[in-house]
Amino acid sequence: MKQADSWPLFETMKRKRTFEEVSAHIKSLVLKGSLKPGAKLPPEAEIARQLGVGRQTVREAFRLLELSGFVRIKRGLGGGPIIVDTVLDTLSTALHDAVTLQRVSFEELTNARLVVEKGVIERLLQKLEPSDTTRLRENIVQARGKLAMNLPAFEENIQFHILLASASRNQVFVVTMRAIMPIMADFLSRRKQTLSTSKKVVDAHEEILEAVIDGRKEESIKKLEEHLLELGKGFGVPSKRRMTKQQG
Amino acid sequence: MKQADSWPLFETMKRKRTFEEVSAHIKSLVLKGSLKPGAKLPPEAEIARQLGVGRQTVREAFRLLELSGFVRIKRGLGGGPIIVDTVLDTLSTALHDAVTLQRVSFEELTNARLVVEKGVIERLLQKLEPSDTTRLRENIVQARGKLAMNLPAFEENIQFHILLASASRNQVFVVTMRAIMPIMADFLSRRKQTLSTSKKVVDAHEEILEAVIDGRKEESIKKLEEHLLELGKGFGVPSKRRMTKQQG
DNA sequence: TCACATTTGTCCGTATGTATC
DNA sequence: AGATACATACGGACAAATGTG
Repeated sequence: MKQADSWPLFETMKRKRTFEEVSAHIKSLVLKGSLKPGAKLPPEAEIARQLGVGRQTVREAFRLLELSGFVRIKRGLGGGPIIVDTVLDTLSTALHDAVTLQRVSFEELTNARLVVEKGVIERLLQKLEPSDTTRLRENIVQARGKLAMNLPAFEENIQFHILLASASRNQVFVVTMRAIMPIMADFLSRRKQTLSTSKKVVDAHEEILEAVIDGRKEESIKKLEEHLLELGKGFGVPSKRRMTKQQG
Repeated sequence: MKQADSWPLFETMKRKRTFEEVSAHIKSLVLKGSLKPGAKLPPEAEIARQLGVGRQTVREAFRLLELSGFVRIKRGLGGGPIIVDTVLDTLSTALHDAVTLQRVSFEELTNARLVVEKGVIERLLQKLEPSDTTRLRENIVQARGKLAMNLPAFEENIQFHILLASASRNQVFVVTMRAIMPIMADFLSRRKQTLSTSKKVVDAHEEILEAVIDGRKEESIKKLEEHLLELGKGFGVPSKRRMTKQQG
């Protein structure tokens, strides 16, 4: 595959690098369904032998497959490459990178969140399943538990919004929120977090959740807007301007 | 970095692989803005020397950076790693993979688009700038030009929605749409495209645009919904169910 | 607890392909 | 066309991690 096979007919074709071909080959097997999550691949050395390439080439191919979310590498005895499906995580980090690179402002982030989460809530009003209700209420309980121990419920409060998106059963929303929330958290972590602000957030979450469960549409959306605008205070997010009018 | 530095204090911490650390290091420089697109990095060997790691390690790090859209490798004399920004392509292929693996359906994609584009339009009603109006109208003109030559206006019709998002001045929307639209295009290209369908799309775009320019909110959103549902026909997107009710 | 086998992680040396001057 | 500088790919070696007896 290195010095051999100079194929005169297609000399003009951009010759893909060997590791890319190896990666594409395995990726196609996964996309085709021949390799399903849980499947165990032979060790690097064996794959290299079978494909007639060097071990380094196989390793670089696996770097691509790992980052794409198709493969996980386990070290040690009984280890090796395992087919997984973490493409949605890949998608989240890619979006995270894209948003970070564009240097979006907190205001843009808040506006985007508002649009997405309003969309999420509108769907939840029609089809919020009991299991989701349970998960969301558990989140509130855990948050209150932390507060009772005088600890801020930072992670729980982030997780609440991701759980909300998950309940919509739309992976695009889930991925978007999973990409956006860490950036929001990064912004928010720069100002002092008191227990009382953390408590206010949990209270707001609970109000939103109960309004959604009861199907009170206007109230749930109003609470959501108030909540996000409250968070935006001090970050240049206008709190007075009506950001989105519900009725024209 | 290999046999040295056994750091007894934090022995339990999951030690990241060296190539991951190298990748994360360079990535952070890009995200921080220290390295901007166009910047040329030293050759592999030099980087390896400077960081005190092997060349293969640097190579594997660059595989990650390449796939993430931060770096491009140029071969030959005067080549080497160059900082680029193709993160959005990465994002699109990741989304494409997710769709192919059926982790995201066309219906989810359409619903997400609807939510985002409705949010975009609501903002445009308040602050659509003349330059954006010009750009969008030019898009329509170009599309009609192609149709007049009996050519489908495929690219223009995709571009319309991205221009719409750009006009919102919210990078999160732009990034999202630029990730979604290539996938939509891929779906739609699988069914036969006639000139008349292409013309219908341009007509719909023009109607939406003029409604937005005139500030006719209900009409612009209604037209958008109709347009997207029309596109979704034959892909499992329900066209009768009210996907989002505007008033409760 | 202690070897031991397996597999990835990392390094080095070398040769070849490739683009530029 | 030849020289140069770089990535690409190979092979071999050892370290580190991980599971097993």
